[in-house]
Amino acid sequence: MFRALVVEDQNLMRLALMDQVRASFENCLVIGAETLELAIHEFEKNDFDLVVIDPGLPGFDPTSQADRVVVVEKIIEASPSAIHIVVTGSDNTSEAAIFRRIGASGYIGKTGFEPGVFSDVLDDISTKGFSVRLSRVAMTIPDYRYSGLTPREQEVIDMMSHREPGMTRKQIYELMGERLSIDAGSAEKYFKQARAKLMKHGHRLPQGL
Amino acid sequence: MFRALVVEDQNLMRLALMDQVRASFENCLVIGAETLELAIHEFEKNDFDLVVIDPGLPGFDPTSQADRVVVVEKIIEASPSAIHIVVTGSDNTSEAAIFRRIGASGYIGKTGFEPGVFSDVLDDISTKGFSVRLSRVAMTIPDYRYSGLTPREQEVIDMMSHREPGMTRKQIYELMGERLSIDAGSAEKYFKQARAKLMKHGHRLPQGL
DNA sequence: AGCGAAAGGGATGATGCCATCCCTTTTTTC
DNA sequence: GAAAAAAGGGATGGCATCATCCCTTTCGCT
Repeated sequence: MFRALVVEDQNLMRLALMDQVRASFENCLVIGAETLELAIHEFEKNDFDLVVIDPGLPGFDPTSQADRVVVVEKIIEASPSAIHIVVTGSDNTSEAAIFRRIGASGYIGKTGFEPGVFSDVLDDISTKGFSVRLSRVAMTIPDYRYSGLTPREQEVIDMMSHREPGMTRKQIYELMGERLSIDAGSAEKYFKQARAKLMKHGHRLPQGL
Repeated sequence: MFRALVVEDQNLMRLALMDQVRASFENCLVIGAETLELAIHEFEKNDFDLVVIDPGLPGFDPTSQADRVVVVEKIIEASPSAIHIVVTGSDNTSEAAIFRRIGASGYIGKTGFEPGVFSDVLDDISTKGFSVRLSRVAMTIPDYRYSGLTPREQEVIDMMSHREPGMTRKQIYELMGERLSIDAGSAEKYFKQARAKLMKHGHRLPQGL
């Protein structure tokens, strides 16, 4: 079984990252640690295949480059056999280079870290050895979460929201079908159902949805 | 239907916050915006009951107190009828006071923002008018996410992980039953099933789990 | 020895979601 | 105007989860 450890102090972000990792592997166990101490303690008990690190941890100065390097160094030293990916809110190319030099395999900015990029980063790492995804702001349409939607309906709404302009809906449905391993017709059905639910409750949807 | 808007630039965090809001209301629509522009645009189209704001947005300096205040001010002005809650990674009491003065109803630090505190904060606001939750580091046991667990099983594992020391398991089961509105025996069953799955895959669990 | 707590497993019906197939009507596009 | 795309709805079986009830065994404590 695949084992991963996520080291991040913000609870919601840690859980979100853990879910991202979990969604990227068939059979896996993901453990989350809030502090460096807790992470080191986990390394003493178990080996891990993958470690995700946010260098801004309690007890360290997140604005100090030296502190950030120390955090990542300590974790890499304590888990030499694992793949290490750094995830940070304040990302830049020079820091990416620094972490690469000390042994990290990936560097991802939190802004622009969309669900699903994790698999892409892992692919990059396995082929090229290193992967960088810097932050970018590229949102043209808001996100939607409606309590009346089923998980599947949420998924297709999300995919349609983030679609590239110039694609016909039919093409999107095909794409959804591929990604979810279902029939394109079913994807179409889910989307129409979902949108109908959203509109029923008096919300004016943006064009494109 | 209850309407909420979450303004936060980090994708995963925004989606996590949106899920927190969605989980706090029976029938609700939650919209997420990455930038101030997108948020303002949403205000022009719809009214909202609740707005969640991270003041560190693209185009502003997250370390500048003035910039942070401007962001929150603009949003409050654009949605005067809504309840406003500020969520930030770099939280402190003085900033909480500043945002309170300009009309925010809540102030939450990201570190220590556990799933479920949202409802508590909303309760505080409706009774006392204002609520502050500053960051704190209090994790003694790691988080667990295993791909083989059902959602229910995950929930009970999480609750057991965060239990107060000195409580008997039976009491925890009662508590789980209350929170999930199920029988305590069922909660016990779910937990034992979940733990069995975790241990089957060779992972040594920490004491207390 | 007795008792409660905990571990461990098996069987059950109800329910909601998944995925598919079917159909009609309206709008868009060439 | 014809054809394709899109909107909209209805019915279906299969299946995983939910929630409950049942049972036995082990351990720790008094």
